[in-house]
Order: sequence, then structure tokens, then C-alpha cells
Amino acid sequence: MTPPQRPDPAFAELPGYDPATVERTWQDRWAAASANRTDIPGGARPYYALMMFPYPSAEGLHVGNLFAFTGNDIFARFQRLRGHDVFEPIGFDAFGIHSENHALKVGIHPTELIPRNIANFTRQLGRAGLMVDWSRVVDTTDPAYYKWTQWVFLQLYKRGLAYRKAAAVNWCPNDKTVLANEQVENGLCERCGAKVEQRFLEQWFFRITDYAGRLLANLDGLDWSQTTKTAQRTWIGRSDGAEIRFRILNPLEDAGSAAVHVTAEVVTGTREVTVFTTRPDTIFGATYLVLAPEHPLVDAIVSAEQAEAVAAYRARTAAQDLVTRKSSREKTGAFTGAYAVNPATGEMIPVWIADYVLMEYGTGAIMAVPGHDERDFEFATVFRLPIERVVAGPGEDARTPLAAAYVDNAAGRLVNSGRFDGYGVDEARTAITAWLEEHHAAKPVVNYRLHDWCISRQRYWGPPIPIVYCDACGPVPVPEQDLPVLLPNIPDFRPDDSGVSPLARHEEWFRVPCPQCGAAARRETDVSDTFLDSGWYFLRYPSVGHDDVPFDAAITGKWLPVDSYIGGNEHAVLHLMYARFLTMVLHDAGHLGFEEPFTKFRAHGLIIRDGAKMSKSKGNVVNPDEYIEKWGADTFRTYLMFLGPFEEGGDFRDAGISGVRRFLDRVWASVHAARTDGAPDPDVIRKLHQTIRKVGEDIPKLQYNTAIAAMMEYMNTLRRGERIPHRAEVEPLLPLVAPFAPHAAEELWATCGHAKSIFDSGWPAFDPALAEGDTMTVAVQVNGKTRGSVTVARSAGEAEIVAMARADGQIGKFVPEQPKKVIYVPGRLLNFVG
RNA sequence: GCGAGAGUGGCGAAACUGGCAGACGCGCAGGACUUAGGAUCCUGUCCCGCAAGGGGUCCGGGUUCGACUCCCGGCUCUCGCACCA
Repeated sequence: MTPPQRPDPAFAELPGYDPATVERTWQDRWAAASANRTDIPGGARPYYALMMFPYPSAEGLHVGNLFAFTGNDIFARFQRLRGHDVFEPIGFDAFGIHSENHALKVGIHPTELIPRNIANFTRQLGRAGLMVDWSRVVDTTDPAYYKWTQWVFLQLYKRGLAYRKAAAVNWCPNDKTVLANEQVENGLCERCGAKVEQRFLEQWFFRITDYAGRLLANLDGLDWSQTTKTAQRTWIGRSDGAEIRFRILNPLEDAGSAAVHVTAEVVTGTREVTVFTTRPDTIFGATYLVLAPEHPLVDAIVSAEQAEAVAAYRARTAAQDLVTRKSSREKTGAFTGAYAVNPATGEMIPVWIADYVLMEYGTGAIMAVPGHDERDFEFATVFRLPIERVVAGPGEDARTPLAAAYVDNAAGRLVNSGRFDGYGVDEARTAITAWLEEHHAAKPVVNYRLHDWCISRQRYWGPPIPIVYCDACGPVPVPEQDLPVLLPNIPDFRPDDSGVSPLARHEEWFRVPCPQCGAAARRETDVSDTFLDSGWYFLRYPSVGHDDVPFDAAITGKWLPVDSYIGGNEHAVLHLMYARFLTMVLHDAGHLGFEEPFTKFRAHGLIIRDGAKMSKSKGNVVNPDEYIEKWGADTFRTYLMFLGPFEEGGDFRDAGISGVRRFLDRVWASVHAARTDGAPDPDVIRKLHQTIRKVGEDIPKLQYNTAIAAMMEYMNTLRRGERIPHRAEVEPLLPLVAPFAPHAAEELWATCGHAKSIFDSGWPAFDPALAEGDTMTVAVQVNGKTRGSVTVARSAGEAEIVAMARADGQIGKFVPEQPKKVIYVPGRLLNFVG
């Protein structure tokens, strides 16, 4: 359908609603009056309404972005109507692989491409009518910004939280470049299809694991979506268990030994393996040990006979790419020829290596309990290793055969476990750990699955890591007064076969004197991860313009932490975790007075189209420009919010948009046609107050769809029977409409004779007495079946309602003479039980 | 596999704390105004039935005067995480 061409004939002589004109007019006026510029130093009631900043892609803003921004904008405008000094900033997350890959694809240098994209985003955002403070924009690629990103790195370095180590990366041997995990599909390079390999490079890490406990504990006090908190908890992955030491028998002396039992005195070897387990209670069932293939102890314990097989297996796993290695479920491994002693049973158990044990987690070694761990069971089955039962479920005993690993630790009791037989799993866990601890064979340990944050990127498009390598002094941080380390404008930004950043090809850039001793030295040529750019941007916004500090202390104290943060749940773990971590570190370093950056966080839903999430890779994105062109920004904004609950997202289809436009047309027509003579209808005024209450309750809960429905319902009441509404009935509706359709509301507010902006005129007062009215409708049921309803005075009691129900022709015939029971829910419902 | 969330008309969706299921909108049907209507306005629209009435919120049980809502079992879908010992 097309937009209405002519207004309602009843009001034909009145000015019609032309969104294009209205929106252009008000966008110009707001800009001229700096209406959206927040009074950062002076604002008396600060409210920081943050949304996740976009990365400015070449395709421009899509509907998914706009959905998120509009949701935040409505909330922000509502807070402003409530009398807050609202700060709603925006910026551009313009560094990173996304932007760089696109630049590579189209063959345009990012320094040229990014400003172009930012200009396009700015134009689109402007047309959407967001209440953004355009005087405080952040662009992560601006040296005035990334100077301070590098400063953040140095603060971590100073505190010993930044360190270097070799770590595996995905390597495409054809493109000769490092790939992010997302660029690997089924072990193949997504661009050229070559088999991806694993390579080890020296990289910079942040010790986020030092903060794991705090990152987890603080979650309880945050007003965040439950789903996001759960995702963070899972990601941090606390597990309580024990580290247990296993002595390794000397392979030279004991290889080939037929002995099954050895006593502690016989063991002469001094080597030992420490494993991590969450199930120390099952130690009597540990029938072998497994080390990660790259475990450093492997060389020391491998027997001569097994050396070749072990070397071959290690070479094979090392050549695999990271993604395949982590997703393949097939159990493979090799025997080292060495044996260890189970400290609980004294039995000799073989030591294997297998890639199902990860070097990065725990100690890189496990005790395998095939009877009670699915992975160990599979492995033991493949390699014919003994499987023993040490936990029995209800109806089972020590001899019940195991067809699969038994892992139900709530119902299990210990068997085949010496003096611990009969213990429940939980008590055994504590008791066995304590027992082993007495013998210096174990200690309780908490492990986290969270890994340290690798921030090195062997790429071009990011802030250079501010470190200089000197032969004499080692890695030396760039002095703060020398920041920023500028990213040079090099034409050949394409990654190459060196395995390091393209910056490493530019001697004129990386050859510098050591800041400490002055000798010839070399800059770090890797750049930092985009998540570092976005990990602190919210600290910068209010202080934009203060170029001598990353963030001004007084301003930060006043405006932060962020009052409300809205963004996508795809950033539930990485971005939000990193931002929290950096905030904690800066707090500990004395730069911030708070340690949690976001008081309240809500994840918006996704816009679905043709059954899939709207995204560039799916090719189902909708460009908002044409819709705004055709229907107006106000209609489009309101429509997006009407699709479904904001936190759940919705199905995008243009079918419903005409209904929203009709609603705005009616609001428009009603204001223009409103009479000022006579009195408003009390019934309509009651409905008005109910609507003010409903909308005022729904917006803070982000239930925009029902808020809009309530306003539509009020419109229907207002116009029922083609009545001409009174000005007093329609004018208070405008502030309710304003967060959704700011331009039209502002225009109509002026039409009503107001000189001041609607956004500075306050939220309409809600009078509970007026909303109540003096009658109520009570539903009447007989045996739980609804038979009708009666309308009575609000003061009516149960007896009166019972009498009315009996007297009612429709209802009375169902009501029993002598009901067993009558249930009355005041003001709601009456149920006769017969 | 583990974790989180969701299943309600032709469609997007409402339903407070267990209290009139389907608000609001789309679509559809009929009507008004019209040279015309894909504009606007009015009326109707969960299913069966002429009606009285009956049935109905993924399926099967249960608790309750009363269940979309709570409990038990099952099915389906979406999104995270994915060999984390």
C-alpha cells in the first residue's frame, strides 16, 4: 500500500500530515538550537543513556542497528521528559578486522573508506531523529582517541597485567596470513579454502583471569538481563575441585614391568604429574592419566619404545587448526610408555597423551575416570583401557556393569573405594580431598575457564601496541608523553607471509631508539584488538574535548557509571566482560571511583527477516533509507517498536507499517480538529489517565509495543462515533507520543501554542483517582465457567454483586440455588461453586 | 552434549501476583463516501452451531473453585557455549 494522499475527509480543510516537511523542519531547528547538546558540566540531574556504538560498514546503517538505537532513544527521551539531563552519545567503532577486510575487498585504503562510511552513518542517524549529542562523537580511529587506548594498555602494563607469551593462531598457508576463528570454516580458510594450520607466535595478553573471581562475584549486584548474566557466568566458568599429584615411575626401570601393585617404598622416580579434577571422589576409579600433547613433561617421561609414536601424534595435533581440534569429538591419543601411581589405590596406571585434554585449562593433565566421565569412557573404549565403577546409583551395586559413564552425582554413593564406600558424592569429594591433602598429594583449587585476553593482532587497521623492543632493555613501554604511537599511512596494508603485521615491512616506521637507553630498537608491529578500543569508549564520551586526559575526573565522577546501557546480546560475553575488566583495573589504579561501568544493561532482541537474523552475511538486510523516505522517520521508528517486545525483537515485514502511519495521521488530525469550547468528556479523561499510567509504566520496562497499543486504544476511544475531541483530551497525549514520534509530537505541541520544546515540558501528571472512575466491572463465573459480567458501583460489596448476578437474565439461570461456596476476588471476579 | 529462552487466531502479538484468552495492529469480509478507490470513515472477524450451547493457548497427566500462567512427563523451535576434566 502507499501512504495516504489525502487527509480524512471530515477534516479535509485542515493541514495534512506531511512527515518529510515536519521532520526536516525540526531536525534543522533542533540542530540550530543545539537542543540535543547535553549540559555536561552544569546538568543537575545527569542521566547517561548509552547504546553500543556501531562499526561504520560500507553498506550503511541497517534496520537492526536502527531498531537498537531507536529503543535507546525512546528510553532517553522519556527520561528527559521526566526531567533528567540526558546524555545520549554515539560514536564509531571503526578500527578492526571487519573494516580492514572490507577495505581489502574493495581495494580502497581504510583511511579513505572509513571517513566516507562515517559520513554516511551520520547522515542516516540524523534522519532517524535520534536525540544524539553530536558535539561529543567518538571515533576510535582518531589519534586523539587511540592515544588514550594506548594509554590504557600502558596502565595494564604498569600493573603487571600485560605480558607476552607464545600462543597458537590460525594460519592460512595459501593467503599466508593469520585468521580469526570466525574466518575458519570446517578447518578451511573461508576466503581461499586452503587447509588452515596452527602456528605459534609471541603475543600480548591481559591477565583478565586475575579478575575472574571479582568479575563473577560482582554480577550479583548488577541490574542486567538475566540471560546476559548467565552467559557471563558460563563464560567465566568457575569450577571447584582439587589438584592431585601423581608420581611417575621411572620408565627406564619400570618399562615392561608386569607388576600391578607397587608400594610407595618401591617408587624411586621423583617426577610427578599434577592433574586438576572436579571429581576427587572418583579417584579410586582413575585407571590412567592423560596429558595434553604439548605438555612439557611429555619429553621427560616418554619411553624409548613409545618415542616415535608419541612424536608422530604430537606432530599431527600440532598441525591441526584450532577450530577442528576443538570441535572434533573422535578420541585419539598415544601411550607414553610411562606409568604413574594412583595415590588412593597404589596401583600402577598408564600415562597417555591425547588432544581431548587441553593445555590451556587446569594443569594440562587429567586423571581419567572412565566409569564416571563420558569423555574418558569413550577414550577407554577406543584404547581398551580398564573401566571401573566407583559410584553406584539407586538399585546398583559395586558389581553392576557400566554400559556408559555414570555421572549422576546427586544420587550416587561410593563403591570400590576402600574406607569411603557408602559416602555420597558430595561428602566424598570433601573427605577424599582432605585425606589426600594429609598425605600431601592434593589441595583444593578453583579453576576458571576464562582465558587471558590476547590483544595482539597481526594486522594493520588498529592502534599500534605502544612497546619498543631493545636488545639491551627488553620490551620497553613507550613513555606516556610520547603517545600516540601513530599508525602510519602505508599503501600496502595487505597482510603477507611474514606472520606479523604489515607494519613490519616498514623499517622507517619501526626503527626507533630505545626510550630507555637510546640504542637502536624496534617497535612492536602488531596492533591491538578492536575490543580494547570498545572496552573504554563510554569513559571518553562525556570528556570529549578534554584532550589532555583520557577522561576528566570531575565529569566522570558526575556522569558515570552509565545509568542505562542497551545493546546486542552478541556482546554479552566479550565486549561486556572486557569493559568490566578494564574498568576494574582503572579503578584499582586509582583512575576511577567505581569498578562496574554499567549499572543497568538490557539486551535488545534481534530483527528477523525471512526466518533468519538480519545480517550482512545472510544478505537479508533492509536499508532504512527507503522506508524513512516513504513513510517518515516517526512512523518507521514507531513501527519498529510495535513489532514485538523490544527485548525479544521481531519479524520484519512491511505489512503492518500502514497501521502505525494511520495512528499518527489520526493523532495529527485530532489535534488540528480539536475543539476548545465546552468541557472534556469525563469518561475520555479517565481513559486518558489510564493511558498515561500504562505508557509511563511500560517505557521503563522497554515494553514499547504495549505502550503503543495503549495509545492506539486511547485514540480509538477519543474518536469513537466520529466525535470531535476536546483539546484537553488530546494535548496530554502528545508527550506520550513524543519519545516514539519526536518530530510530529514537537510540531503538534507547537500547534497547541507552546513556545518551549515538548521535551522540556515534562511528563503529564497522572491522577490515580481520575484513572479509577466510580464503577467497576466484575466477571461472573459458575463452577469456573464465565457466564457474564456485572457493572456495579466501586463501593459495592460481595452481597450486592451476588444479588446483581442472580438478577441478571443471562447469568442468573446458571446460578445454583444453594451454592457450596462463593469466591469473590474484589473488583475482578465472582465465582459460584455449586 | 551443556546452558538459556520460546511454542496462543490467517499473520505480528496481548493477558497484572493463578481470576472475563486473543487487547493493539496487519490481513480479510460487508457497508458509507465516491467517476474511481489500493485513500478515508463505519461494522464484523478464534473454531463448530440457525440458535441455545459447546470446544479452544504444542501434546499427555496433575494441583486448584478457577491454569496461557504452577507441578510432573514428552515433542518442536530459536539463541549461546561446545572435549573446560
